[in-house]
Amino acid sequence: MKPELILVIEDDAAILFGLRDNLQRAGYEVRSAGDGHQGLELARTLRPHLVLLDLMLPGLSGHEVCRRIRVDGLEMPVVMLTALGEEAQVVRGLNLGADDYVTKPFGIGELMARIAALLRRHRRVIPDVVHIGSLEVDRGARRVSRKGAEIELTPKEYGLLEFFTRKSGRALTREQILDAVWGDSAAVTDRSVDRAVTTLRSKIEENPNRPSLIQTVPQVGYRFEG
Amino acid sequence: MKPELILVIEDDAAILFGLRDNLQRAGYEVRSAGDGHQGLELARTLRPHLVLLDLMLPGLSGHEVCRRIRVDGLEMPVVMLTALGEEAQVVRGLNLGADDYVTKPFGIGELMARIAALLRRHRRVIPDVVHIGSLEVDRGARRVSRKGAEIELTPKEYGLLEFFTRKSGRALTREQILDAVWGDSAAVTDRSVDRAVTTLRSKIEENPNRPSLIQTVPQVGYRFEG
DNA sequence: TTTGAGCGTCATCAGGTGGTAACAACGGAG
DNA sequence: CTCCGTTGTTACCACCTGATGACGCTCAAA
Repeated sequence: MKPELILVIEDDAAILFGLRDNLQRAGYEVRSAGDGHQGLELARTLRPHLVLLDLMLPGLSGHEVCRRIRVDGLEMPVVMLTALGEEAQVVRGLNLGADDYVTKPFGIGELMARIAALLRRHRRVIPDVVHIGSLEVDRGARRVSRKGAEIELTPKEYGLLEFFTRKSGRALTREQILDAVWGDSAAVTDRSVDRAVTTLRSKIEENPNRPSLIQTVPQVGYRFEG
Repeated sequence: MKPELILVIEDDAAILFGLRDNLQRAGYEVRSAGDGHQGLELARTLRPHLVLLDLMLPGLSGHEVCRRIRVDGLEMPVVMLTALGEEAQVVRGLNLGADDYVTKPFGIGELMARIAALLRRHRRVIPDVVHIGSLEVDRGARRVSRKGAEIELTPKEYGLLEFFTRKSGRALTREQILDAVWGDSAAVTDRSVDRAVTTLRSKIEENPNRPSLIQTVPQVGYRFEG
């Protein structure tokens, strides 16, 4: 069997070395990055089976890396490494799509057990192309079409639609949507979500006046019908 | 807020008390057992959404409880509570089907975060849908239907129904209902509860004149029959 | 520098929501 | 049987929410 590839994004060289050593000893293939930007880039190009992600990073924060990984439609498990006392951060990270976290200093045995468990659990396959009615969303190609005709979406529109496809069938609050699609950078009103939904509807709904794909959930937010 | 049921299997009364307190404060419903046999029995009958399981138990060991839960085909997440230095046991536990573990003494915040994460992840697979007679309430999608036909509820009506499903079988005062559904913000008469109940009945009762789901409790308030 | 796309904000508007009030129905006490 | 407090029901309408067009800011490309 081909060894599983793990990407470690960690700026502390000592910790990185220890991790690499242990992971390789356990039979994994390891790649690493020392800052957020490089890490995100490698996650995109290497498509590792799992990402070990330090929260405190130069460049992009761990949160931002995690969010962008999900925005890009990458579905591998993400384990966050946090220092003691960063518990509040952890909850946010889990909301952004992280699967687990480990608090430094950690026992290497514990970490290895968690990694093994996540990889085992994750061996279900997630399709790259999603069909909703006559709509086709190709996450790999980042392309949307209906009956063969491509629909041009702006980056934000696509990000929103991609998020919807991942949470399809569930009622989503505007806050959840903002957090996942806009990220922490933006100081943005939740009216912006409304606006983005309107324009997205105008492009992907057969009849934008009576939306069938994106339902409004009054007082809450929206629900995508998968 | 979610009405999820958590089963705690723990023989140390002090720890049990603390867990129960914190879990309830976080909005979970809690049941507990003091030994392995009783715990397994409750897991089978109550079908909780998540099990907190001490490793060292009188009667059946935690490992054995975990194994038998999986043998019975129960799929809820299991979190093991282990003492320091039981790391070797942990790997065994994970192999037996546990989803996570926490080492005592643990930070309560960390434990709560893990629990929340597991429940969230698990909901993806198994939607939390409640059936009451022919009525179906999908809390994730925020949707209500009977025999496949969707029932359109206004936000307030849905909130009221959702609250009822969480407190089903108990008589609720109008004040309790106002508190939970309207929140402290609103300066509202308790006649508003009556009115909301009436409209809700007209939508979800088979025969609104002889309500079977929402019973009036004279001088007190209402009771939802689950 | 110009230009244009993307996107966040604002103002406006339509429609829905839900609180109040007013009255009817009910039921228990005396 | 009558009275009175409680609950059911309906009508009304003030207020809020979400949809949408317009505007302007920013950034990158030409």
